[in-house]
Amino acid sequence: MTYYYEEMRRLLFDHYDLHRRDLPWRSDRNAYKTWVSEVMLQQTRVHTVIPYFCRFIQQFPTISALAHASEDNVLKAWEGLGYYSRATNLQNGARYIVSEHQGIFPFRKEDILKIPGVGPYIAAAILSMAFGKPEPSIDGNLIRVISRLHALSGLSSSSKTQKQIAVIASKMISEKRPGDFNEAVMDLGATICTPKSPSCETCPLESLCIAAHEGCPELYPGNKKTASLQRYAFTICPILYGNTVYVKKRAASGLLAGLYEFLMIPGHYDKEDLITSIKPEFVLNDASILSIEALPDSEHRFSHLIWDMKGYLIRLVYDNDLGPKPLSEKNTKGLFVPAEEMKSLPFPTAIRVYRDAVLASARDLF
DNA sequence: TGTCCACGTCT
DNA sequence: AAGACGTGGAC
Repeated sequence: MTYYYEEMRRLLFDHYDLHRRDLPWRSDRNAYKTWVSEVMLQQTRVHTVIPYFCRFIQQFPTISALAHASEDNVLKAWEGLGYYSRATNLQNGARYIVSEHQGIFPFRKEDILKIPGVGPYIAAAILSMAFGKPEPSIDGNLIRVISRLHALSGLSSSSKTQKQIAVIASKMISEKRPGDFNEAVMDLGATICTPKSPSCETCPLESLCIAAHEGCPELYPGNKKTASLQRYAFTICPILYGNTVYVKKRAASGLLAGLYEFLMIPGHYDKEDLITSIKPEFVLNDASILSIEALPDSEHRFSHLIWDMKGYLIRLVYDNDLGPKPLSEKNTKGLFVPAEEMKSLPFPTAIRVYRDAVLASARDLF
């Protein structure tokens, strides 16, 4: 049995040493860069992460730099990457390391696991890659590879299968090259042992793989059911006063936490009844509406719901000369900022089309 | 078009 | 412990 895993590691490393992907976080490695890259790589593909990682490390080169940055700047660097609580957790983690560990990344497993946003997977990745500890990082790739090698038929979400996989992973991990082992499995899962139509003919582990010999590796691991997504209707109302636009920061938790948005009214409205529908939510005070311009309809699909959006660009004039101050939204506070300033604020991809329309429209004023 | 990836972490 | 949490690309 021991020989079986030795043989597996030899085959894996022979292939890895020839075909290893050259990725930005694999050169000049340290715990901080490993941490940042692994957080970005959660639920996100390598191709997407590369430019974000390079910019992020340039902007926040050290734990201390990240800890002392403003939250908006960190979210701005994350804009478009999704799962925004990863960004705030990362910064909270940096602040935690500064206060609890003098800014030095801890090397003990129990200390690493206390860092906000760091769970078993990222802890194992950092321990193995940055500190040379034999901890298997159990991610979707390793689960898929192991499920296929041993033709594990159970659903990968079941606790029994999870325990099986953890036991096998601890036997598979290389004591001598634990970080390379984890990276080799990730490369294998991303390029060869893919979820659909895997390339078994080029796989270094093909000779050991039961699923490949059965001829249907794509059946593993067992699939989970998919729920149908609920749709939510919104009317997106960017409000322009001169070249300033009304924006507000979303709540600190929940969907798109901490990002900026325009006035969003639940439901869909025609141009005609937009005013009356805004009234209950928005106090215009001394302002009058100069014009309402329809913006394109759009749809945005999240992991668990869909936004169905209509949009209107609303231009205001004021009856006095005091400017936009009197305008206030009930219960929440937003602010008017110069339209160009939106470029430095984090916006969700969902409403990017409306932000761009506002920018184009504000530019037309000059 | 719609489905899947996407076990990762937090609540 | 089950559901929340984005996005983009492959097919």
